Amino acid sequence: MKKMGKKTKKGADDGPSEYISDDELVTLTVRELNRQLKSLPKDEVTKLKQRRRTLKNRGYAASCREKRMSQKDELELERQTLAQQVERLKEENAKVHKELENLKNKYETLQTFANSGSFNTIRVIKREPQDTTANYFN
Amino acid sequence: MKKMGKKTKKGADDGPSEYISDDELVTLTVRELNRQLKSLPKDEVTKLKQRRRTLKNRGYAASCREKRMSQKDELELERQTLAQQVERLKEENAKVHKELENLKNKYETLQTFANSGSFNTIRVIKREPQDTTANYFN
DNA sequence: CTGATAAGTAAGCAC
DNA sequence: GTGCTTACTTATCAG
Repeated sequence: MKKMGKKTKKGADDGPSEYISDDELVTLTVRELNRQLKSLPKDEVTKLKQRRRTLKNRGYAASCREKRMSQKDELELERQTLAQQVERLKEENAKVHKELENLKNKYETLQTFANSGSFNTIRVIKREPQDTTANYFN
Repeated sequence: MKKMGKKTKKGADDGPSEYISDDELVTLTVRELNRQLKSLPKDEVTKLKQRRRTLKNRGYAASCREKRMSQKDELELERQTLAQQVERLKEENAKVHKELENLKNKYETLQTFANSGSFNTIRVIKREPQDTTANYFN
């Protein structure tokens, strides 16, 4: 749905208004435009103003679409960031839960040991190098 | 940019094609449409076919917009869900960290108590070099 | 041809 | 009047 550079319909000469390019037409302020249009017939001016409005609308539509797309991109990025964060937190959570579980076991073992009165008779005669205390209580 | 119910331009009578409603026109299959159009002049049929295409396109555009909106809604919902999940996980995490900290303290207290000799007859007869008393309970 | 989508046009709203 | 948004139209492209 492209615009034609100039006119193609009606006659060969629709008047001086046709000499203003799209770019000029949208760029100029109304005030500046009016200065250049003072001498033109009223209906020419009206047509030109309408063309200006249409050109402006074209730009507005474009920026509207652009905005829509960047908002969508932003949302997707945000979603991705949050998903990663959830991932990390779940891992962290699992890790800490496991730590907690391990410590609970150790604690209970120590506690049971203590309550059993075994501290009165414990004897460690000899162990192999890879033996660790953990083995005794885990 | 609304459609007029019927025609307003040209003449009062553009032919029988004008008696087919938009709804019929888009609903009928090409085959069914052709049956009803057999007797019409060729250019009438062409215009009708074009009107059908335009009406179809109107529907396509509408579903395109709808799709765009539901995708956006979906994204936003997903983002919200993830944000809540992050929230919950952070709380859970803080809770577990705190539990772990508390238990560590309790454990150390008990350990210290044990090592202090309060359980009074513990003996370690022989150990490997890296072994320390602490190792028994860490 | 049918359906989908990008760009452009017009209408309506808000400032 | 300006800018934005929506519905619609047109041009195009894929299947």
